Amino acid sequence: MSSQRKQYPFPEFEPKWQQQWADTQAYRTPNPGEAGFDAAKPKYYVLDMFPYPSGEGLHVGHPEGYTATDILARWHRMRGYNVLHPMGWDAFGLPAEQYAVKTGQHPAVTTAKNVERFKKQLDRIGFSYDWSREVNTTDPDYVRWTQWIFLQIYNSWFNPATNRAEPISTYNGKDPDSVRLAYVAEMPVNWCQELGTVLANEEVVDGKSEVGGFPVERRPMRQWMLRITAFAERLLDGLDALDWPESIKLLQKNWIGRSEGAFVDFTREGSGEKFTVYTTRPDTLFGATYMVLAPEHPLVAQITAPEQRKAVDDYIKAVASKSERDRQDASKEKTGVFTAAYAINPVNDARIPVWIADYVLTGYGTGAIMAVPAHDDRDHAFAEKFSLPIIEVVRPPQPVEGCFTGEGTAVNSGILDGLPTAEAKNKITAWLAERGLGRATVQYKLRDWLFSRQRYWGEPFPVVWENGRHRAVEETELPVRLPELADFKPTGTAEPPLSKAADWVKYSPTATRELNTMPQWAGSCWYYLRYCDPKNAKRFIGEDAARYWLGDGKQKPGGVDLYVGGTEHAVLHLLYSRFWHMVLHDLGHLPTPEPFQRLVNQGIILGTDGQKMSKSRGNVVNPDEVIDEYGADAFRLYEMFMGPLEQMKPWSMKGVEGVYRFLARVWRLVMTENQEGEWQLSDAVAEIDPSPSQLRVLHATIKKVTSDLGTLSYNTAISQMMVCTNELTSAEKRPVSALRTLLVLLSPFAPHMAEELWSKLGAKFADFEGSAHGQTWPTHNESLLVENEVEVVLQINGKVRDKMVVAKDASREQLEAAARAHEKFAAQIGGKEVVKVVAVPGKLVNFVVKG
RNA sequence: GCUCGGGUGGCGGAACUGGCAGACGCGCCAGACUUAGGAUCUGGUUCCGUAAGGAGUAAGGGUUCGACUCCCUUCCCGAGCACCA
Repeated sequence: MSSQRKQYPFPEFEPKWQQQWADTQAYRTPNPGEAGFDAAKPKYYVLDMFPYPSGEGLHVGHPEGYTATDILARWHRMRGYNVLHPMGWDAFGLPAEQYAVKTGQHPAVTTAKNVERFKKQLDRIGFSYDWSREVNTTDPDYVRWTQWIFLQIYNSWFNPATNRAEPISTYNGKDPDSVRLAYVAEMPVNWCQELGTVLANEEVVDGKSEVGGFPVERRPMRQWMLRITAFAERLLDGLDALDWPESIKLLQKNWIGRSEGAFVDFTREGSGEKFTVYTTRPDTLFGATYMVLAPEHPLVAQITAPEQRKAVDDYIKAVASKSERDRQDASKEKTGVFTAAYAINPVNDARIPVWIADYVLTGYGTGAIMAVPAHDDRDHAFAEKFSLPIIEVVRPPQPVEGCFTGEGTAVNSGILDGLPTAEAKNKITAWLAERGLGRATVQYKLRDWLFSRQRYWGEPFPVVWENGRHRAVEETELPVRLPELADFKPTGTAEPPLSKAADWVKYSPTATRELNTMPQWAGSCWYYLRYCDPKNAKRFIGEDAARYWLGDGKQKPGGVDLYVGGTEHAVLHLLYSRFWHMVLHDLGHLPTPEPFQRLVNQGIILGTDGQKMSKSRGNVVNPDEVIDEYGADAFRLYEMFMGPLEQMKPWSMKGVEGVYRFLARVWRLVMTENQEGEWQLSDAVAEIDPSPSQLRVLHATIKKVTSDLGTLSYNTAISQMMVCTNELTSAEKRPVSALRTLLVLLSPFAPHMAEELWSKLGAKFADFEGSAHGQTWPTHNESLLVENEVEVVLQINGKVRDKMVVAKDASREQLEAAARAHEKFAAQIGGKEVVKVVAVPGKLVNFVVKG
């Protein structure tokens, strides 16, 4: 099949143009201050989510977003923008390290090999990246600045008074280490013995490691944390001004998980210890019939009565051995143990039992709750199981079955009786505050970011330990390079692999290096900044470059103008990036408050079987094979023609053939085969004026393609170009001016063919100077679109009965008269009584008749 | 369970602000050219019906002169979150 003759000679001209673009650095974009920079032009920063260069190479899902952004980049260049369109590599990560463990090859070696392969594959597709800006997160020059940014975070704190990150020097407290945005804490983590590392929650699936499927257990370990929770409110508020899909904003909102409620202090009967609980329903306080502490709550050991000690200890042990997933399964039956302690409810002095149960989580609120079984599903289930009392304190507006958790009217609640829920909340919160028994508060589900990994292939922390305390290394020591290691294998203990590099570990006679490395997110948190100024040796991004490419942040949040990538990064990557960006902005290093103004998610491309592509299913489509067969332009065009960018859709080789045929028709508009089977300029191309209908289609195409590019509706833009091509194909003589315009429109989509035909036409006709992609984007002439006569629909009771042609500006009255004069249509109305006539000029006439 | 998306021909998908449902492409059918066609070109192609005509955008109801589009109910598919008090 591949030996079959191609319908147009893309195997020759596609590599030719790619070579020429590379040789002439056609897509190099100068920075402010550099030769060739035109300050008068507006900027457009269009960004792809950079790939992890895996050993598998590209599959057809990668280039979907890349093609979309490439078309936009090319389009904006033609519209007079300075376009920043870069690419790079997110090259740290577990797979490279595991491969290294298996083969003994250094991950840097395999990474370099994979990068080369990815780059070659991308170049075959004809993307207009400015490769002079390529970044690689594992490059020491890049790692230097990742570490530098970490130090900015380490050396700052969140000042609640200003609601901003500030240098740690502005903190007046005793222990700066307790407020740093990067801090060390003992945390329960996902430990995978087999992989010898902690894993992020999202790397754990069904209690097993996503990579390899090894068991994962919870164990407390000393870890580096980043204080992202301090920014919860700003991360939430900032979303409003971003042009992101509402669904993604919602995901982030849910992840941040803001809730309003109150802290309420209960006291232990007798000894008087304070149990502070968090509740979103302080109005139900009178219905609290017991309390529950998380098993890990610090007061548990202290309050447990001797007769219950064994049961409590056994329960705590059992909970600790459970995986996080087992514990958090909401559908399982409730478990818990009575501590034999009692607490006093501050509003009515009721004496209620204190239990421990694993349905109360230690990391949220205060790790303790008041249980209101009448109005909370979980408390209800627990109370039923352990036969605890249930007291109704909220009357539903309408009678309901089972546990009522909605809003209603307070009952059995003393001073609150008769109040609707919202008022009851306010009243009781104020009542508690007056007496020093509670206060209103806001809580977030968001947790601080676990930032350390026990891996080799990541950025070392620029931190050393001395006398049990951590401190930053000098900036002049950056980058802190990874030591050469012959053996990357896990140590089999919690000790990171870097511990094996004895010389490296020993920083000074009294100090040792931090042995953990940063997670893969670190490099991807700020790569979009480095692209702006990739060679800057003095700063992570130069001020002029930042101000130009990101904007001043005054009109809009600014940053990257368009960011395209998959939904898998909807929460973590995008949230982490926003967090780092905010800190750097607060500290005065960046002009804009947000990194990404507009975000678009491309949908997943499924295999030809409609299933998700995977090696095990054997349905992975490799772009190289498609390009061998149909060429890069057809590949690009099909990726965009499949359907809406954001939608999930299956791959179809027949579909590729369809756009391939379209491109072949475009080719034959200009070229024809001679007797010897060689392609030559067609005689049908002539310097004649386009016909009115050709002109109309051409300008309709300019209009549609332009507006569709604005909304990323590539599929309909392409279909309009097909319409235009079909119109020109059917003509005996093809006006060269129309072909010229079509090629300009086509050039962002199918750049090789546009360029090739442009140069072929240029050999004979004037007005083909330079290159197709160097042309100014055309504008349509609206007056050419309007026709003098339009077809309007004739309806009876909203049903189409006939059609007629009238002058385009016919009035309502004229339309009605014309309809009545329309013989066939008038006959259908017959003698029926016309109740009403609706006439919409240019569209239709509708007769509403009786009977 | 909760929260978002989404259900349109044989298939991928079009349809502006409520105004001719099915653009464009695939597939299929017929024809032309041809030694040949899995190349190309031309025409057709939602369904039922020979036709006139009728039905039709997951199902049912509503608003409207008019609904794929707006409202209500139900079903199905996809994604995310999942004991967050």
